[in-house]
Amino acid sequence: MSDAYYLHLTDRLRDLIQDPEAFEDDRLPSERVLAERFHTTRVTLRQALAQLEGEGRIHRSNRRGWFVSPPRLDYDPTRDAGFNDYVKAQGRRPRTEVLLTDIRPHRPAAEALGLPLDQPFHHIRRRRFVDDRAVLSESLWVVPERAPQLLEGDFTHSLWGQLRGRWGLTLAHRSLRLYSEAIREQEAEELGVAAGTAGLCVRRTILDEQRRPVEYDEEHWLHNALCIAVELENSV
Amino acid sequence: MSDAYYLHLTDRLRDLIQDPEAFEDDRLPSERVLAERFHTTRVTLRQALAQLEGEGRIHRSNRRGWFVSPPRLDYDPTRDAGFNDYVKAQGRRPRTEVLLTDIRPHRPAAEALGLPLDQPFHHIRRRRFVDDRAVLSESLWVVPERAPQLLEGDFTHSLWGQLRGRWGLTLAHRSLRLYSEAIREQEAEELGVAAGTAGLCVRRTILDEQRRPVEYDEEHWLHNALCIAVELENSV
DNA sequence: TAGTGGTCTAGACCACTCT
DNA sequence: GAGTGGTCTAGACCACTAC
Repeated sequence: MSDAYYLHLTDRLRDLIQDPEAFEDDRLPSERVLAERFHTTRVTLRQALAQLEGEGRIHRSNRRGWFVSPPRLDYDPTRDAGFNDYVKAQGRRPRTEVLLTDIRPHRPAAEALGLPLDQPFHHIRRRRFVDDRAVLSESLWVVPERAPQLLEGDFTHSLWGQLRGRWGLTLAHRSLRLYSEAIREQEAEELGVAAGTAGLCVRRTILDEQRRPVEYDEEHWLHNALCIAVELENSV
Repeated sequence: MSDAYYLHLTDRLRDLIQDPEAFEDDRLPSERVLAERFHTTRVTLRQALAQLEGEGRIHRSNRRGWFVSPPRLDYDPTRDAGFNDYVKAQGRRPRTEVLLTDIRPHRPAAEALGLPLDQPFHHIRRRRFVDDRAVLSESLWVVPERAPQLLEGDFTHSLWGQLRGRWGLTLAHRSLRLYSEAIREQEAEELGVAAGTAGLCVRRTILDEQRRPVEYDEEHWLHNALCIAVELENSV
């Protein structure tokens, strides 16, 4: 159908990328070098790079350059395997940074959990890395009554694990919403990418066995960093 | 942080779009007209449009123009509500076109279902519309032993419903994989968009109660057409 | 300070859609 | 045939990173 030169370029770059020995550090040569090598302009070359970025094969770190993307991480948002656990289980290196903890109301959380809009929450914001690449920025809002003294804990590990272990909560009713998005300024900065980069947003609302509101969270992932994988038994 | 002109343009266009009376047909003025109106070039203007496209606010129909995108469709891939049903339930108008039915082996289906690579499947390919916009291209591969004479049926309606109703199958074990992608040539053509457009791919593998392979399918959605919404009870 | 990607200009021609 | 988006050229300057 289309024989645009940038699509041809895309194919050739894709081949290049698939050779694991092609570049050091998984870093691509600069746009100017590539443009010259392929006898075209930076604009056209960048169209090809953008295409590969959409395919999830390469990504950029703001103004540092283009890099070959590692395989996607498998992630099951319906389970609480704990980020550190499932990243390690896939042979990757996890890291978590807690950016902020405080207590404050949050309208979307209140709405999702069916609480008054001025309801204060325990709020935790963190950034998570796979092999030293920041791939996820997330915020969690926990109903204080369900987990008093929560904020005195350590949040570099699984929150759900703590809710179960320290407060005996069962996270019985889970509602998930998941959609593609353009990453906003704040999250983009935290992830070291340009605002508007393609992302995947996962929002969860959790109630316990008595349908009491427990937690609401929002995850912003780099779109090419993950593959959502869910296993379900019975009940259609 | 950034005060690029195209981001300012993005803001102004976003405002314009949010006025439901701004354009007829939800169609934006042409790129040349907009570029002139905002005293810039088409290149810069297109950056702003691409931004809004990433946000899911507008979309293009190949060479026809830019359009304001309708709200996303809520979709639960773990259930078989039937496309027609859940689209109607959200006040939208569904339509399904069957593009192809045949019998043939398919390697990804065979691998996912744990069958020999030369295993033939009943194959159905269809395209689905919401309010006359093609939003989904999908292929389904069904194990013939589970549903003989399947291909004599009508596929403009729910396949899972038929598997349950006509063959008494329970779709007990469902494995889902879900990731962002760039839409490939064939699907792009079927959806009337440019190859490389952002998409969301949903792949499902279904076994029955005795863990016998039943079905494998692949859905390619326009990324801004849907919001995955899943409700889960118990068992973490 | 050199090099990178990010942004932008002012054009051009082409393939396709619409009527 | 007129108008649309799709592709492309050949430059330029800027903000930021890495050294």
